[in-house]
Amino acid sequence: MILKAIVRDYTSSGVPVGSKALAAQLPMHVSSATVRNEMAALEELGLIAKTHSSSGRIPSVKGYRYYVDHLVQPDPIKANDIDIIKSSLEGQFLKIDEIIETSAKILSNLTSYTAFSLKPEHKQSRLSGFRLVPLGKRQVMAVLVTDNGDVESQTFNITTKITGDQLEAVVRLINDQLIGKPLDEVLSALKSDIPMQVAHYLQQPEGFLKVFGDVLTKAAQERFYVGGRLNLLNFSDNNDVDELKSLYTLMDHNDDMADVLGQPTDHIQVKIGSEITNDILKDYSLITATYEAGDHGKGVIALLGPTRMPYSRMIGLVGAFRQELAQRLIDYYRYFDQ
Amino acid sequence: MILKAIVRDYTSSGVPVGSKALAAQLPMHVSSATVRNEMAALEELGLIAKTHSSSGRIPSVKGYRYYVDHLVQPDPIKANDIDIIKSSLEGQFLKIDEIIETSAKILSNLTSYTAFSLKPEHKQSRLSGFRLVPLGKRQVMAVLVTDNGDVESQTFNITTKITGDQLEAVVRLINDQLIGKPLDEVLSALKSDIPMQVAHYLQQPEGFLKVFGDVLTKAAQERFYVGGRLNLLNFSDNNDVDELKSLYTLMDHNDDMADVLGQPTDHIQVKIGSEITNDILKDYSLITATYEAGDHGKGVIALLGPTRMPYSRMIGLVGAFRQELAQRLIDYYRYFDQ
DNA sequence: CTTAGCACTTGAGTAACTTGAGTGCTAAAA
DNA sequence: TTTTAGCACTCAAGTTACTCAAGTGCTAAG
Repeated sequence: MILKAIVRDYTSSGVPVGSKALAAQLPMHVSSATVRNEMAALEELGLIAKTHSSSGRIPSVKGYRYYVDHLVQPDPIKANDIDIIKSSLEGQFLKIDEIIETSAKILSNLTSYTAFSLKPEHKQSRLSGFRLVPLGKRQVMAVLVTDNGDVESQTFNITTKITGDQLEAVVRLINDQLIGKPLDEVLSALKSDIPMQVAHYLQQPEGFLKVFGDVLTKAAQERFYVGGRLNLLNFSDNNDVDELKSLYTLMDHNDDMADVLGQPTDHIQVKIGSEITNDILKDYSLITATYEAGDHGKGVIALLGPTRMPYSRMIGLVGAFRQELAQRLIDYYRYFDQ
Repeated sequence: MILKAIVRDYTSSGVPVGSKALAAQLPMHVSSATVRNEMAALEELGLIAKTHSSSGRIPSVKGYRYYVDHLVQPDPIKANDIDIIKSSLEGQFLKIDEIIETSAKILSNLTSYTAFSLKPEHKQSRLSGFRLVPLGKRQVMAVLVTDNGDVESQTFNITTKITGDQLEAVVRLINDQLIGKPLDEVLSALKSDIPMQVAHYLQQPEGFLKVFGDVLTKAAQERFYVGGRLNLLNFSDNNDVDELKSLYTLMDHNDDMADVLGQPTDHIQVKIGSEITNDILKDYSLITATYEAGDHGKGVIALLGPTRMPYSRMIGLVGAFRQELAQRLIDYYRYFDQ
């Protein structure tokens, strides 16, 4: 009970909690001396710590851990919040990416923290189509489609030396040989035998190969969205500019961030401080949750905040959000899959 | 001479400059008392100011203005810097946007400030083509091309109720009526008579109209790139989180930023502190320069830094950069226009 | 096992003092 | 008339000393 009260108090006030205030707040009547004795025991166990020899106590990482694992009760979500979620997710989205991107935004707005969202994926993407769309005299758009429905495109200019026939031959070559293959195989093919074959049709295949490589890399990347980047400024000790820079840089590296978020699990996962694999985040906490989009696989939403975040509220919020999002996606797929 | 020395000193050290240090540094031999007399005169003119009654002097906005208008000599660019610029611009860019985007990055890296770049534009964009490219069973990509060569695209899902014929009819409708019109006219047509006409072909035209509106808006927007956003953390008094937030928000509003940058002029323009129209930037300085890309119009590059930036170095740098960029673009167009 | 009492610790805030860089002004020197 | 030495004065910034309140641990009594 005392640990729970300390966590609750400290996460809401940010000030170390002392025995007297704590005693006044506990449901039964005890004196501050009693509380002090118990606190000494909790400290012995490594669950709480002092900031200096005569200060009140704050939870340690281990203390938060115990709290999250055994004591926390997710707050029921506020009616107001659920309204915001529902109405933000409601609009007419024509792309699933918009829903996912919006999710990160809502979550960061509701919490004033930074939120991440990953779209559902049920298997490794495979190439399902590649085309070159002529746009004007010398402009061409390369479009790549995966079997997950992801689309990547890029425009580029061509020199006059390439004819439409040549382009079509190249497209056919790619599609004949590579459709249905996982993107990483396509990528390695691009580095081995494809260049030689393309060279049959194009005198200077470098430009085309670069574009193809670019869209391929973009499509193969973990794609996720970040909402409320700027909220980092609220809860980070904003004195350390270098730390902020590394944080922002980290968020721009999709693959590193995907590592941080880790494998999707079924329950809501809380990683606290040094438990996070990436050192840059050692003073933060991360709440990740999986959402299921029917048989379209699992996606991930996550919340990054200070170690001393109000876990009960946040866990309740993420839990509710995940359900709303899952429901919304099932509706979406029902509409477009029918 | 004294004003010049004050500006030079203060911009490099950040500390108000006193009479003694100044006297030691001037080319002729004068005592500190003489310098003090002159400084009192400069203060009378409003060119310099004290931070407190017994402090050294710092330039006022008016002082910087005079310095920039009459005294500054652009530093010759360092051989090393010019190498960096040349090599960064060299690579094989297949899209002009990449060159422009890279420009902002180089400029911010070289200066540790925040840089902006606007692509060259010689007239208002007009619609030169619109298409719908079917990608899979229910996925369609909308592509819009302007006569400036800008391309905007967006994928969306359709319900089964729309046939290929219908889509083609809609595309023909758009192209027949709107090609060659300036984008703002297209946009207003989209809000007036287009919906009714599209309704002839589609039962539920809302989805399509939204997508068309979206790509149109994106294409009509001033497009510019920002490099070194994070550098703001270096030179802003990073204590004020709210100020930083407004700055970042401003940079995400293309139209507001376009206002700030102002109309392209022929020379390098320096706006200091309160001279900048936008209040959020009243403690910063902005160096803007136009570059010419042959007969493809003029573009703008800009540099945002603290009021106390080393103007001579920055002006020299921006000047050199603008020339390199212009040259690079002329080469680019020569290659693809031929 | 709980609690009152008490000596002790510490960060945070405040006031007093010192230091040094700088100023303006005056009167003498150039 | 301009320059300079000299000097009293100002102020920010740093240091030291002191107070205060919140908190602790420990002991002995309930």
